[in-house]
Amino acid sequence: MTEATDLAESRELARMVVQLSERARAHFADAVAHLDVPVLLARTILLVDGQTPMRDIAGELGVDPSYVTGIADQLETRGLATRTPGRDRRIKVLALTECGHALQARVAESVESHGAFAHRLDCDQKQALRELLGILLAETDEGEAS
Amino acid sequence: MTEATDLAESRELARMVVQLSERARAHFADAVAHLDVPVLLARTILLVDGQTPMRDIAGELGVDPSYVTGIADQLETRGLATRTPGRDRRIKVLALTECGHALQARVAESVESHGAFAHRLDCDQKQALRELLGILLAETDEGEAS
DNA sequence: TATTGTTATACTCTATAACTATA
DNA sequence: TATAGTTATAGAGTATAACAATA
Repeated sequence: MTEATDLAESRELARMVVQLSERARAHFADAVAHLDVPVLLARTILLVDGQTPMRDIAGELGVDPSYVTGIADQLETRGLATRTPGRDRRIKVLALTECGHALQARVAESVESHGAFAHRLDCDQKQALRELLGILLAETDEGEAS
Repeated sequence: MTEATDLAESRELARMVVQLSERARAHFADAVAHLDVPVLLARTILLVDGQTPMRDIAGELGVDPSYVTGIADQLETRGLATRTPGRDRRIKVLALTECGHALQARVAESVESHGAFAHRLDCDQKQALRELLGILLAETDEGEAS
């Protein structure tokens, strides 16, 4: 019977995580809504550091590399970033323009002032949460081989 | 300076939650892949209890009510569930057929045997995690008013 | 008039595959 | 030949709006 209970507990936890994840997305979207940039652009602009290949940005965003082409196009069209080839000329890195830096700061600021995600957890709680999530992420890493 | 750190910590936690949520979805999809039903049907079939209005099922699935029409169609086409009107005849309730019950059991079993989501957390850890997630979910509930 | 479910349609997001240019 | 990015296209998933039946 503990097995059934364990399963139910696991399901409830999974549901909570999924729910929380959706709220985190919504929270971010709300925070940047007034900035007049699509959410994915706002997410991306936080990752642009002038040295990360587009392929790696795709990885960090969790999307296909081909998709980043469109994002980079939009960033360039809006005058927020430029593509420059790296030493390996196949590679292109995104670098923020002046406007881009300004927007990056405003995005960060908006997310912050909109109330940080884990705002009401104290230090110990955040630490505990990070550890627990870490265990679960590590667990699924291993589990994926099966 | 602690503010910047707090923000970074919140962001990291948010990232972990989102990542974990994606893995939970993938985990579920893997678990039911061999059953030859679309993931959304598998998710739905776990919710069908013979008394929940379709509108409420939409809420639990987190999709638009109109979308549930298609899901219900598929469940009926596959002989897994039937629509029956409630006492309020505007309302329709999904009820599992015999096949549907069998599949519901197999879905639950598959998810379980595929390794429960929080498998490697002990009781105390699960309890702690539930509490922390509960705080965050409650927090964003309030926060959404702003 | 308000609500449930339905229908038809349109849209958003994202991956796939074939291509180019470098290496 | 293998890899980074690009292009064009296709598909999944989902919402929207107008509608019918019922309350």
